[in-house]
Amino acid sequence: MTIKDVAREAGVSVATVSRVWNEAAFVSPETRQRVAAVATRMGYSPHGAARSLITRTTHTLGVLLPDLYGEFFSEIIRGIDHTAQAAGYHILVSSSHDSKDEIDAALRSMRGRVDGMIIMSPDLEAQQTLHALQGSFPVVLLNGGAESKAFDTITIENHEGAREMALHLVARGHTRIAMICGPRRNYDAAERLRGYQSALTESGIALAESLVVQGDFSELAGHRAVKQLLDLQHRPTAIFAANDSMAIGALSALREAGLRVPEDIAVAGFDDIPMARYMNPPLSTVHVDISKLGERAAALLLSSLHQGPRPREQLQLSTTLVIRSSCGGLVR
Amino acid sequence: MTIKDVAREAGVSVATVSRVWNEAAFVSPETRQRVAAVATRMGYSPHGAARSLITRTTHTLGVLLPDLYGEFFSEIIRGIDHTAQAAGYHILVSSSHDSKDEIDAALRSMRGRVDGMIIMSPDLEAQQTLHALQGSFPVVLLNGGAESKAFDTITIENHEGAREMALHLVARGHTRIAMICGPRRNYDAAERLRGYQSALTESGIALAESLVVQGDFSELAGHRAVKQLLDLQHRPTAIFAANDSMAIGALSALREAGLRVPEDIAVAGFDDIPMARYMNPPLSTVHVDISKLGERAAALLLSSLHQGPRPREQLQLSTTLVIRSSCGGLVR
DNA sequence: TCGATTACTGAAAACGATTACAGTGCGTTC
DNA sequence: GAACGCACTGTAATCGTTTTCAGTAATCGA
Repeated sequence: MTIKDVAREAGVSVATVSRVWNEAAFVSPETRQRVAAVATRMGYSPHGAARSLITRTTHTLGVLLPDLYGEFFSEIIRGIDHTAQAAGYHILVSSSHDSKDEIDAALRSMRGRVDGMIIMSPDLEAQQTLHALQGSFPVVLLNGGAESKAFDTITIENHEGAREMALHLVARGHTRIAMICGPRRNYDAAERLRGYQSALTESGIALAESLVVQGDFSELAGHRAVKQLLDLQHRPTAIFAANDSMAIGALSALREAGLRVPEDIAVAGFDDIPMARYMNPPLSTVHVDISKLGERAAALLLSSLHQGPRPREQLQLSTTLVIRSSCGGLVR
Repeated sequence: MTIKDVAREAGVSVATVSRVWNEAAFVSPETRQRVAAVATRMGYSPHGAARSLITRTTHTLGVLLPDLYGEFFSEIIRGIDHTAQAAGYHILVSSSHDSKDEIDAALRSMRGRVDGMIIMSPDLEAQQTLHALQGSFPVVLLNGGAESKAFDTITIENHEGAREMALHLVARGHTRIAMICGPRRNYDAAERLRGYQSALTESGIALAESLVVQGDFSELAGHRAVKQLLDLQHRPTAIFAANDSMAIGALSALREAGLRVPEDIAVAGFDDIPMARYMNPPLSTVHVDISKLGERAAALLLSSLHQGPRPREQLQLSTTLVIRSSCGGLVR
């Protein structure tokens, strides 16, 4: 079922069928109608590959994601897909790429299948790989630590958000504040840790290494981290997790240990995933509009696809403190 | 940067480059090595569209999803992507399609871009649309209510799982068991409701209409439903939500109302999303291996892609009861 | 030594669309 | 009435691959 079949059946040339299909000018109303009818009757739809070979456009956005969990992942995709769909684009997703090599391979295999790419690669090492494809075709970097002005980038105000939350905990009187941080070599994680450290330092609180526990953004990691923290001689009075999933894991571990939140120990997270407000107690966290992050990325990519070359943009998505009860509520 | 450039640079014909790239037979070691070196140096990678035009295969699976939320969505995609990637396939995702027309449009625009499709369309109305594309190309239906043996299908044991959970609640002595059900016209939701009804009926408990509240699978819906249930003259002593998100919303509403779970009222969910175990109290639920659902779907599609025509398969993914403390624990 | 076989390589024909260019009638204008 | 422009339609080139087929050396067996 190709354009030729339709042309033969309708008694016209393939050029005319193509013109009818693409609603190009200069086709007589009668011809147009007849061809359209035949095409519909035969259930014709053009072959995507053939089309993109000649038009040099695929109407598809490539999306490269790391090994993300839970609602962060789904919200990001939702945002991207929503914006892409509205513009008549598809999204080609490839997830769970963490290492440099995997990203490399995925990038290569997407050539000729997408018009541009949204790449989220918080892994600091992978930055070099990206550097190599500079300018070769449209790319938007999502939360890539890259200072590189060579790309359009969107990042979260990680440092500022984490700093504010830590300052809030300090304002509530906490001085022994633990941090469950994210994976090593992860840009977001590093920035959030830095924000926490800034806040403590500027509040005149000494940084204690024992209070910083390594995590990997999963609930389980939060759960484990708490066990480790509770073994300390001087237990912390507040725990700040680098994302909500770990904060939720932390809450459950504290409950198991018979501690009350926030009376015995305060807890805060980061991201404000939809589920955070439904926790017991409702989780205080740093709000990030995750789906907007995806929307913005898609919009940015689409705009550079349509407008051609233009100065690179570096967007920062702001965060807001969401104080619920897991950290004891507002400062009086 | 096309195959021609590489050919010229290496001093061979395009045919030879193609043969080297695809590791076809009959290329002398020296030529092979020289061409490979040139290709790598030039950073060549074949143009996907051109390739799929001639090979008539895209190495891409289409994935059509409804407006799914949270972890269910991400786990399904994870499962599909994982399996697809392992087989060298990409996935073209399009989500948030609920109405018949949207599905129609999405299907059309994906033709010629994918080798086959995984379609999740729990909306009962959309079934007709699907019926139309019977046999036209490989499709796997995910949780589509379709009895149609015309497709490969994978479904969850919704009825059985819901029935078991309801029976468990009965066994714990509950007789006023409320159900927060899913969207009307949603296949999974309907089956889970049916399972709940079966359990009550076979236990000799009369069905009360006031105890069945409409939801839409979101936390907010669960939250609202509980408010409605608490306004009843005879409050239920147990609440069974058709998915975990609503159960979590229910938990938070109950807490706000000052009720203890499970002492005052028992709560159960369905799906066992990763977060369920970390709730306070940990959520009793019906376990579904969501990512396996995705994996199986992808595997099924890949197999019909490779093996050619074969009898349709109808898989059912079994569920298991996961009793945590939100419903009061195990039956003594 | 000669034909046959083998191992490799290249020329060219697909694949299915879009589109520049070249007609072909037909009505208008001077 | 010839020249021209206009509206429409068809021919053919093109995109970047794969793959068939044919061609060319080198090797082998007789």
